[in-house]
Amino acid sequence: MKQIINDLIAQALLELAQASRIPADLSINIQVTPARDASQGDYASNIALMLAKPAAMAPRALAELIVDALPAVEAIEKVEVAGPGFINFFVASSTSNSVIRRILEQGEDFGRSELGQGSKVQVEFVSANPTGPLHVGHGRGAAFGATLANLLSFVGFDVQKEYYVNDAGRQMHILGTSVWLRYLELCGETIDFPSNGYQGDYVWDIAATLHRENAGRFHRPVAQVMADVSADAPAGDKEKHIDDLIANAHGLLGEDEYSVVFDLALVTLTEVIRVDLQNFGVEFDRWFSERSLSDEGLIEQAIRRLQDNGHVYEQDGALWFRSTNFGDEKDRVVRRDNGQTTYFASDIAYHMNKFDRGFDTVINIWGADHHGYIPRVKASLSALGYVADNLEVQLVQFANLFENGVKMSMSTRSGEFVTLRQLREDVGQDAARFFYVMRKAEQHMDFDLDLAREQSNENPVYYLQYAHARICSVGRQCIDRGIAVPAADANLARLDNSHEQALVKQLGQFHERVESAAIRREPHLVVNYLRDLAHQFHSWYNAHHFIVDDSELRDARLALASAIGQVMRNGLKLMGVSAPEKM
RNA sequence: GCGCUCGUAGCUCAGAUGGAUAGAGUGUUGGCCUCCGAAGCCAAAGGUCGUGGGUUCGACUCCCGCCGAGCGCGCCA
Repeated sequence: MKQIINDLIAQALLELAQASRIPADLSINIQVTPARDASQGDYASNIALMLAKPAAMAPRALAELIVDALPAVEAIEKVEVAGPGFINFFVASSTSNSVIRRILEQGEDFGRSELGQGSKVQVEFVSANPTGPLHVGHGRGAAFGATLANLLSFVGFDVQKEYYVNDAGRQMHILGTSVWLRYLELCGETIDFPSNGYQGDYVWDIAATLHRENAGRFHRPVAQVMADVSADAPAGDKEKHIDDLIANAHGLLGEDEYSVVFDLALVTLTEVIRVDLQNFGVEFDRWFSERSLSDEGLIEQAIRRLQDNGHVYEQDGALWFRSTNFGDEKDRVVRRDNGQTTYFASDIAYHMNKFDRGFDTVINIWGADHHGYIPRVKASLSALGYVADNLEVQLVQFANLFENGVKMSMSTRSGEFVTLRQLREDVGQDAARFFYVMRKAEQHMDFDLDLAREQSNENPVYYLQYAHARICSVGRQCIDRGIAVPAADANLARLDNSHEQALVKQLGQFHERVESAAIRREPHLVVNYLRDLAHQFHSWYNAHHFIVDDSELRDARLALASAIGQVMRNGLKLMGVSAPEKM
């Protein structure tokens, strides 16, 4: 419809230019937007306002001129000039009503489009270190990423969802050593647990498994474990302390035995995370191991490519990537003076690998604390010869968690955090998923746990679900009264009150809204849309009865109600929220 | 100090490429079920869109300064 109006205006302008009523050399960018108010019709264009100055004419006069030159079309009932010079288009109701038929015919496919044309997109998200269960801070990225992936897929992109498992870093060694120390305690040793170790209960659980299945196989005397270990905080350096412990773990156990402990921790927690996400309605197509990068020589390959391209130099015994040549604020080390490659080197290899896998667009969803990391990753892609703009980083702000009015800590290290699982059990799957995508990702967000728990009935998600349940209830009423389920052949011309016209208009904008949400990477646009739709429905419901004696009117209203229910289902599904038939 | 993301109603937040009278939810106040589900509807009240400039026919939106918040500035991951 928008395109039709666009073309009409273009034709009118062309005609006016040929008739020399307006200058012929105007640069024209026609904008047609859905009108905000019914009195302003269905669509509006500001073209006259934009062209007034270059055409040296009064906006309203120009608007009148354009309106007079507009070709008549059946779909457009009326055109008006309003306000400072807007042109408002009133779509013929028979044309807008037809969306109801399309919805009923297409069902769950209504809203799909071919916008993406099968373009390959990878969405990488969550990717939390497997050093503990997911907490509520991870939930936002999980919900956002999953919804964005759904949206992209819905509008025709070929989407792959990936989780990058950081299974190679120091954090994982701290975890492995934490498990081992707890295991030693289970063996009867008395240990001053390192302040920088992982203190959560799940570490005990893994240690218990280790002890149950292996008895004293990894037992070493505490005197050896603590040998040559520097002091812990507060007297000493907690980082140095834990690193010494890790070194002793390697030395005392030997690499093979150490890796048994390490791998148990890794596998257990990765599985915990996978199950948590699955229960949260988030599934990944691939779990990509950081370790596999070095195992397959990709890190060396990436560094070599940077070297070959002349973007690497040596200094102070380390190997540096000259990222400043590509807009980064300083150069970055890729190989330390001790010969080990850095986490950044892994990331270079990882992103190289992503594009080598043929993705047209790669979307990383990162916590806002990683924003400083973006320039160097993009720099590395440019240096390797890729188009850095094909990597998009969507930052997701933290959700501050409040309980009893107090901001809560969310430290995985200290073990003090609310897990995603607890949140889901507290407020329910739907409310949790909905809450996370309600707000724009870049918006800082406060999450009041008390409110979510105690007043969950007032969560906006129920507002949408209730609209759906009500529609289903009407359907049940029809069955009870022996009224046939409304067919798409109802006389939709009977939908003539203002509520109905507003609803039809809203339904007609679903496609556009979904596409816009996908392209802009803003799932909350769909949330807003559904909330508006639900409001319009509830309003209508209160003002008019559907099951009336006039069967023609009744069928028309039932058709509209079914269509609303269908769109509500489709929209909620994108967000991973259920559309219950009863509540 | 530099950089990123922000600042909209008492509170939590929307305001799609700059448009017409800045909107929801929640909270407050007052109405609406002999009739399809009151987890709903209708109405009232509530705003200097952080602040000061600039661009524009037009700015919550774009540009600059300032104030304030969160985060980031390792041969950590």
